[in-house]
Amino acid sequence: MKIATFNVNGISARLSALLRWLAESKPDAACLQELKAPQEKLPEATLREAGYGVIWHGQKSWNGVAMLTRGADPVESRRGLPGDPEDIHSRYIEALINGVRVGCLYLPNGNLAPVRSLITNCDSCNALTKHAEELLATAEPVILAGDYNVIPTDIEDCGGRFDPSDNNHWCRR
DNA sequence: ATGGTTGCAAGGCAA
Repeated sequence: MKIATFNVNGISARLSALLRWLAESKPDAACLQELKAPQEKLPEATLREAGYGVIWHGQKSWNGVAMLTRGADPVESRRGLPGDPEDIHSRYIEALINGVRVGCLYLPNGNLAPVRSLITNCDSCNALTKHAEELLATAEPVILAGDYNVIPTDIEDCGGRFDPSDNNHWCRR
């Protein structure tokens, strides 16, 4: 089984690229992040015409995750991580696909100060860890795929891109 | 060298 993950950064603007990628790569399952579309704006019919069943958790402007399965509908087992009732972000959706539990996640980046968002990367990591432990306690195979927003060092090498947490300066090594 | 891009959605914000 071929399982893929794709941060689409706006599914409306990225739809043609997504369809081309699906046709070329033919994943059995695909996890999408950053839909940046409200629930009613996901192009469900177009994706079904492309041969994929889909479940998704939309959100206006930001975040949003979806799971696609080729030739079938994903059997949804959860949306949202457990724990924080304040977490209204759409960042996790999970399905049972051919006997494999697949979680599609989009964790917050580490730049957001707590004052700007109740949902921090650490909060989400804690919720994810707790949920992952529960999944691992089951007998079934588990895959947690997506955008973890984790870097290997304290200083992010943004590849020349703008770092919004750095007072409008270039981020440098 | 004090800058730059993209997407959402309709101005500013997030990444």
